[in-house]
Amino acid sequence: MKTPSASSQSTRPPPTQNLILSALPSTDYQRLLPGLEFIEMALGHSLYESGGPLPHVYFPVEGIVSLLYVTAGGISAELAVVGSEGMIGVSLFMGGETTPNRGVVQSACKAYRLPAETLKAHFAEGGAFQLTLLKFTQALITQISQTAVCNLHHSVDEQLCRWLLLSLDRLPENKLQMTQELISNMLGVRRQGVTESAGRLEREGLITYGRGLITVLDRPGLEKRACECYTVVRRETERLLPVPRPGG
Amino acid sequence: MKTPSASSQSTRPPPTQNLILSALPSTDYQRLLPGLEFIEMALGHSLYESGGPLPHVYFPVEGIVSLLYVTAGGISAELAVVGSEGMIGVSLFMGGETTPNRGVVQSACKAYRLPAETLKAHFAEGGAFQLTLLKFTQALITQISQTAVCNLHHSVDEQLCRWLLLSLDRLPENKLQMTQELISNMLGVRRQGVTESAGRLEREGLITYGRGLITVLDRPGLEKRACECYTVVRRETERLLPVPRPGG
DNA sequence: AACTATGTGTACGATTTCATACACAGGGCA
DNA sequence: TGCCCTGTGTATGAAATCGTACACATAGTT
Repeated sequence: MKTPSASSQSTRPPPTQNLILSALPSTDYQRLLPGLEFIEMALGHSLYESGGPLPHVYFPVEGIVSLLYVTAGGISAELAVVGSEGMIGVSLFMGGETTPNRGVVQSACKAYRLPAETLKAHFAEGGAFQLTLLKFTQALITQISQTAVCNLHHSVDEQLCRWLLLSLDRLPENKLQMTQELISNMLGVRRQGVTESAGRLEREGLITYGRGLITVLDRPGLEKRACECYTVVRRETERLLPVPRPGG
Repeated sequence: MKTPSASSQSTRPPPTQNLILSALPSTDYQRLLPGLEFIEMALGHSLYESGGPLPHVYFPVEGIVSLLYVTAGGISAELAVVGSEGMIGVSLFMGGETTPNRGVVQSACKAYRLPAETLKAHFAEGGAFQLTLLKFTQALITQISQTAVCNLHHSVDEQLCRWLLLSLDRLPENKLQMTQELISNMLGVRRQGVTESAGRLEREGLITYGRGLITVLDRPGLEKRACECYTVVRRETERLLPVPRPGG
């Protein structure tokens, strides 16, 4: 009876929980609806592999998906995170069909998915759907760009703060279930680097840490401690996809 | 009378020198032609500023434009480079109207530019023009992503090789007019770091260096010395925009 | 020929991150 | 209770890069 996440065991949020789908005019939305398939995915689940096919695009309504790049040497780096504000699989309508990175579930994710062909057909009609998808793609470009800058100029401490905030924005609580090992893979640094940074943040009273569960105690403090990258990405995303987000 | 670049003083390459324009069906191209305005831009010229308006999009036919990000602290980093294979100003048709980075001429550039409204009108019609622009945008995303990974995991030596090769692909000769100071701004490292790397490459017989002029002696050697990032970006660009490029 | 601005080479300690190693702590299981 | 696995904390020296400083070379100017 003490299942930790029993509350969300069988909940199925409506597709409108996704920002892109909710932004559609009613007629567009109704036409899309029959093609949407609900799916739940656990941590670590891969939505697509580097260079592989994308049979579906995903519109998350809960949880987080990371866009990861894996180098030839097997080292990884996170390019961006996507939650209910976006979609996974932009390269389909961008005409590339595939893309050289991976989409991996970072936090238990519920999503609606749409067959590739259905998406492309709707996209080709132009209109609001196309415009929204393109705007989201630009927000994604901004996030990837900011990641590039952050990787180059900012300390692990700052990057960790940025990462925590980006994740927090996409989760209902102030808790993240995530080991330091996994975070280190996302940030592309050593596990010890994350341990040391997390320890500093804990000593500063910003977070508490315990066996794969991070609790954020002082969110404003975290924002002060983070680099500008977080704010830039957030502002640009809100500018491009301005919507009354309850959890915003 | 000894103007260094007198040879290209008044040459005006046709718009078809640009890969995107050349890929258009004849009818589309003919309709676009009246709106195209030829323009020459010197090193350092800024096509647009971070967050500023984009009155035109640019289709280079010669030279290189860098997409730069400038942090709040004034430090810069290059996100991508664009030559005659692409265009500058994707955020216009992506629906964002503006973008938080700068477009700066890295190597004397000749381009055709198109008013923003004309571009958006043509884009909205869909068809080959839209598809090509989107594919180029995806190639750009790949390049930015790869920059993010490269910044994170690869040495200055490797990054310098990658950067030289990316530039070389967009220039007619095996020479680059570029000071170490400028390169360091692009790569986001100290000027001394570039000096040391360039010195190593010179000792290995890959390049020669002299007061703002780099000559590449051993291109295959440079490719071996570079990280995988160069090849990934190049292959993906060629996959998305497959065209008989003379200078390819 | 002297001067100056620009571009390049070199040096130094400080800082950050890396690689490797190992100790400890909590939870599940026999 | 004892064991093992996972997750976390800590230590150490190596490597890369940084910040600062300065010397030198070349091209153009006076």
